[in-house]
Amino acid sequence: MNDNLLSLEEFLPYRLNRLADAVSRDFSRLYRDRFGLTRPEWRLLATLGQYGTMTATAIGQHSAMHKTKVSRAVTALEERRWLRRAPDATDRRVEHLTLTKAGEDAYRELVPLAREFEKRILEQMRPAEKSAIISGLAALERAMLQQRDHD
Amino acid sequence: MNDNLLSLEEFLPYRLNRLADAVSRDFSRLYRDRFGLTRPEWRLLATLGQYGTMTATAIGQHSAMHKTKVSRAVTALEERRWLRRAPDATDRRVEHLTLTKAGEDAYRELVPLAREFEKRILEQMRPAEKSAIISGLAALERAMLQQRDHD
DNA sequence: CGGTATTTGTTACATCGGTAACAATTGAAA
DNA sequence: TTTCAATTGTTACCGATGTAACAAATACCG
Repeated sequence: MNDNLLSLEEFLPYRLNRLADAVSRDFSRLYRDRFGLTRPEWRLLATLGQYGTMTATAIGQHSAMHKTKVSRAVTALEERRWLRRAPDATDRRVEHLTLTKAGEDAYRELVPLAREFEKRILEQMRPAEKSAIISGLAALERAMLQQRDHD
Repeated sequence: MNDNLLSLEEFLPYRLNRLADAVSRDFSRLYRDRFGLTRPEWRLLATLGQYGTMTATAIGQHSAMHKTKVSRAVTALEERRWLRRAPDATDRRVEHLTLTKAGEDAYRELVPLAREFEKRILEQMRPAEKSAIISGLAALERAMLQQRDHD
């Protein structure tokens, strides 16, 4: 319509942020109410739950968290006795992080809640809409990666 | 695959957040480098630029910002002389916010940058992928609204 | 080797953000 | 009216977060 104005409702960064905020806010209630976890702590738990053992740097790269967030989340989960640090055999800067039994228990309790949360949202959508959002996000993820590369 | 594990790469809240973070971080460089604006301040500017005059509450609802964020952004833009407050004729709690000339100038300078930013991302995608993300986000927005309603 | 650069992770500092409390005003109910 | 509830917007407080500086260890390069 008007070239002088920007329609926020159609502007991709705005739409993405609004949605991510809303979804994240709803979802965070699950792990916050049940365990008092913060979002970085939940991400750390979910990443270690899925992958077993990882280093802090690897977790940061994989889950797109700043290293200070990772560091603080590691400290927090360690104090809960939900993860333990193991030294690397050859590189003494590195620590390999693994969930303890208690951490795995919490993870196992949260996974079905996460699944159900996602299911409740997707249930509101028709099959074609579901495919659209799933493949659309994948395409956008690729686009953002290419964007970065050619800088 | 494994029912005991959650695949973060396919988990909707996680994908949304990762993407929104990446997009928002790149985009924020535009208004941060040029004007030193924060994200709430940019949103306030963009909302008033598009809609003309609004109250703080209306801005918060429309742009999904907490009222304290709006309040602080209003103070910041007012100190820059980018917006002015006008009293309501009948309700003395309410203030109508409008961009000043300087605020409109900044808005007009930022709109093309925002458009170009979005264009650069969408250029990396094929037409079918663009439609997928655009309609997929719309469907997800609807789904989230319905979600809220039946709580 | 020796010296510099890079990597890994932590922490001090400043800023940002939400919760809750608040003052001022308006609405609603009796 | 009078009183209590709800709305609008601001602010104090505290927790969360990124930047930058840092120590320790390792990699690289002459």
